[in-house]
Amino acid sequence: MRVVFFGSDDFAATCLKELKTVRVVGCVTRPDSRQGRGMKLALSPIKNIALEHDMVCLQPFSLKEESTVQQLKSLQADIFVVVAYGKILTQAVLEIPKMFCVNVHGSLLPKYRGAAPVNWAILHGEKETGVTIQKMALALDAGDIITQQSMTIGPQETSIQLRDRMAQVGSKLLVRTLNDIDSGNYRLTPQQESQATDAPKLTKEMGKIDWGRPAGQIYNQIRGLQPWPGAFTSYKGKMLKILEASPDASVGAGPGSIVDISKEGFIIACGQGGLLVKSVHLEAGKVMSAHDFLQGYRLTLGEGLYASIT
RNA sequence: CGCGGGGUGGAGCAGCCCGGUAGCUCGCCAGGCUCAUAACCUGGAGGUCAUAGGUUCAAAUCCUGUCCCCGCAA
Repeated sequence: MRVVFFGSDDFAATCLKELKTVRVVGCVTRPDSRQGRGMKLALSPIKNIALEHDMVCLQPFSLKEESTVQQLKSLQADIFVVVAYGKILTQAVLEIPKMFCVNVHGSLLPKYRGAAPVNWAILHGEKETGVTIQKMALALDAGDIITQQSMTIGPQETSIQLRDRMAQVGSKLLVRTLNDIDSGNYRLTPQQESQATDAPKLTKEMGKIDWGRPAGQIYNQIRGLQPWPGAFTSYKGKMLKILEASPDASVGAGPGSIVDISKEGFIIACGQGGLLVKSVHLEAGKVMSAHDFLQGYRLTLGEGLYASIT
């Protein structure tokens, strides 16, 4: 079975590496772009793997162009595997492989369709999620389900950790599923449209902490928005990201103000309960424990932190 | 050459603009007190102020090059 792999990030890279026993005849990933500090040229992890293995690697700017479609056709794939590629496949592309296109998605579809399923699951305080392998349809993440595996979300787990675990689980599921498809041993289950929910792309704005919300929700925001955009507030005009915290049933003072300081960190009042901040990252500074932060930036009880960064 | 912040005893910061004996909080060591509150009090060890040059009577502080770290933006 000839497979062409579409993907662009680490999650995809984990999957591609796992496909050792599968015949991958080419990769498709996002174009190299200038990004990061100093606008350096960044290759996607998939391209790096392709280079190592001397594999065909296409990096089309658009899948709509006829030349791209022709190139993809020339690979004569039986199946396209798409994992966190970053572009939506057109109907013309979906029809290229002899069989069909499969996609590894980080949620139990039809829940959390879209770009950021892992983050949204944590933001909503879900205790369970999973990985779905679907036969791709034109509508985003609305294809028939081939296999699915559920996973529990740890109460303190962050989106980075969950995503990492999911890559492990998902990549293995992918290999098994591809083998099953190859031997014709699979079934397609249509999604229940009525159960569908969306997990759209994250925005910077979502990271801004509104201290008026309940501590539990802010806690989910901190766990679910990693590594980007992170949950942040403002301290002396600078952005202060809160990396680690835990909800605390402390009495509510004015939301956003410091109600307690201890060796563990400092507690900020929320709309309901408080949040014990354990680890922070001040703009331009390094990640540090709340304790270290308190040494250099002496917070005082009653002082307020507000998300006034725009 | 995308924009910007930063590298000061083990940790986090101040000092730099207006050059002239390196300061604060924590930690550590010794001792005291004995504690609701980041416990408190006394004493102590510990720093090539990232690095290479330059200016100067004198540089953490001014100038130039280099290395490293971080945020934004994408």
